[in-house]
Amino acid sequence: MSHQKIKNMEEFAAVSGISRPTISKYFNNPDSVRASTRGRIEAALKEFNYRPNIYAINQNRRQTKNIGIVVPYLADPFFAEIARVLERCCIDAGFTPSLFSSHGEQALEMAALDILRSIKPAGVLLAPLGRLSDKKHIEQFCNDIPTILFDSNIEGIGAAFVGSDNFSFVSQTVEYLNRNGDVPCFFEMKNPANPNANKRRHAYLEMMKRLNLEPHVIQIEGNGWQFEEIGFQGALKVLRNDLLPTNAVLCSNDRLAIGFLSACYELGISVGGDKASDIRVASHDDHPYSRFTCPSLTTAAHDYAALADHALGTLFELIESGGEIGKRQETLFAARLIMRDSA
Amino acid sequence: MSHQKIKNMEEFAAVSGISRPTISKYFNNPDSVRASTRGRIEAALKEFNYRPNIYAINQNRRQTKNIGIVVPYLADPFFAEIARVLERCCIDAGFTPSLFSSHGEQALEMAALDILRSIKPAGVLLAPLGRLSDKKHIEQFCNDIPTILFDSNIEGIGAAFVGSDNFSFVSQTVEYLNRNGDVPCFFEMKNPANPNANKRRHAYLEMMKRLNLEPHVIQIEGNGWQFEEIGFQGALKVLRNDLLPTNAVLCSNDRLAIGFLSACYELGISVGGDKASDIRVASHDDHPYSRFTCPSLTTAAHDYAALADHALGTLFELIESGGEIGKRQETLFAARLIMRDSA
DNA sequence: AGAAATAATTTACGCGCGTAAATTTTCTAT
DNA sequence: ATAGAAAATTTACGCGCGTAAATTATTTCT
Repeated sequence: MSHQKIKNMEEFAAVSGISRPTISKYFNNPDSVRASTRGRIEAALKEFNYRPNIYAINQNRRQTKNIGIVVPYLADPFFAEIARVLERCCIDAGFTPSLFSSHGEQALEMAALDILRSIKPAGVLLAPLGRLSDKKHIEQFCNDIPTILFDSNIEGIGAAFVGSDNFSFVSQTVEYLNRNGDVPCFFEMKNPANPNANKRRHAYLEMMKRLNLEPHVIQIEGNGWQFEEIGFQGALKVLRNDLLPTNAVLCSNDRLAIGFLSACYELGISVGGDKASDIRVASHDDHPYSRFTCPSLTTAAHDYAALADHALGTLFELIESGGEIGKRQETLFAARLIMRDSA
Repeated sequence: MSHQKIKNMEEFAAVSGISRPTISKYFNNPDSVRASTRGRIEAALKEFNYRPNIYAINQNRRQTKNIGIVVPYLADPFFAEIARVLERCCIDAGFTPSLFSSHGEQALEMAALDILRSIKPAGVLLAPLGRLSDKKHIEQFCNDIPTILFDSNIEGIGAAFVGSDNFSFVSQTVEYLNRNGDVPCFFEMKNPANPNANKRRHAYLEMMKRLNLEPHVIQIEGNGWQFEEIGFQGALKVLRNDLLPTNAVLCSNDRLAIGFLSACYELGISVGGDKASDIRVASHDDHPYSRFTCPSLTTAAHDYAALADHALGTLFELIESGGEIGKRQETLFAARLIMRDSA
């Protein structure tokens, strides 16, 4: 293979014996040319290993085949996992995903959007930082580029939102904890970055009301995305000062719970669903490590695949319809309770 | 701002009252034009918010300002963290990083390199999969595009290698474990994907020889990148069958150790550096979660910043020298021992 | 076989910018 | 003020491809 170096489509057309416009047509959509010519092109392709210049393509096409994916914090395995699934779906659909992480910083989120603008993506999947996001900036972006928000909603911004049904998450864990022992109290950050946190608190309060139980919300200090550390320090304080109102703790998310469990271990407090244990702990997200905490963590799991599927499906619709999709839809996915040893 | 929409550099030149070639010169390097004209351009830039078309730029420039970053598994927080640091360094240096994860699969690593080829990056930082990599494919890539390998070395491929000094890692943990208690045995995967694993085993054997101690290597089954699960299952088997030759375990990496500790917890085996505990466990990498294991994990830490700095520094040299940098250098960074509760 | 439908070719232009050469303007130093 | 250097302008071409219109070749159907 590769006798000589093919510089451009012109040369490739020459060596393959087919006209350039037809070659161009082939690369846009292989099925748009007759099977026999497709065969000849592909034979030549094997022999000469030519690839069209992506910059020339994108300069001239109305639409690129790029899809932007932005997550707030890639070092969080939850987002790493969802990014992984999204990337694969994009590739399978013939698009080229570009992955960005805001790394928990507003400036970087804006920078990611600016870079995305410059590559003129066909569409964007954006999981905003949340409280730290510059909403005006994001809105501006969404006005110009077909964008779907996921994980973290911003009212009215983006063509659609795909996320999790926080009430489904919390109701299941609350119900489970309540059924098997003491009334759960809710453990969370005082100033959560992510709006899901607020929704989960509300869901907890609502559930406790429905069950006719007294709610207890424990709010700990801390900023940023080092949730394990924040949960750890917060738990130390709470446990040392005996501030736990009940023997069942429902953490807002698994990363806080990881810190919480670590603090329990350090203080010699036994955690578990059995009668012998001091307290029970449960949480939400089914973080990839929640299976390996000590004890393993009872939690509510996301359906990564369903979320990714629906988000990308909606985005493709949006792209194909030219950016108009009608009313902004919000789709929420239910949780699946994962019972492990911590509660 | 933004009176009208500026379509291209021509129009922007018109509204700013400066010729197009000068505008072009400015965007290539703002310092290459006189201060007074720079001021006028930037004033117009504020008013009209024009950005040159990146595809047209990259089609015509000899070099793009893109830098590719490829890691083997982004859901591993170690790689997520190093990617974060590398991305920031790229941006600070005026380059645009493109992040790819091979997700543990050869096909995806090759796909990432193919996409990178198409965006004609000025340089690439590649952490290969290791054993699973298609070395020929990577070598071919490195021949065409200035590439620096990091984390995982492939002999003779790439313009340079930047990684960790595995002997520094292992010697410190072995020495520490040996000093404070029983002789350490080495816990690892039988068929590790990453070449560092082999280097660590050799370092362990070498250290034991130097200390005149009998080495014990425990090799567990398992494939892929689910190291925690592999470590967990392997540890269960080893512990249940009482196959542990000594009371000190040195895990090849933190993710295996996380699984190991989880298994110990499940089996009621106490882990810790104190006399009362059953066994001691240490490991390598200072994984972001190693601080929150139960007990917290004694480990050897990477110097992320130094590694990233040096890797990018070398890449920039390589780029500036036009792809020639002389002899292939391998730079290894030493570890820092982090003493915690597990040993 | 011949007419209609389909596909490929020829020709030509445009996309937005880099860049080179020749020329004119502006700055710097004496 | 004036020569020389430095910077900006004018002009022009090329990058590699998308794409449209008109033409020619090939396939499909009766």
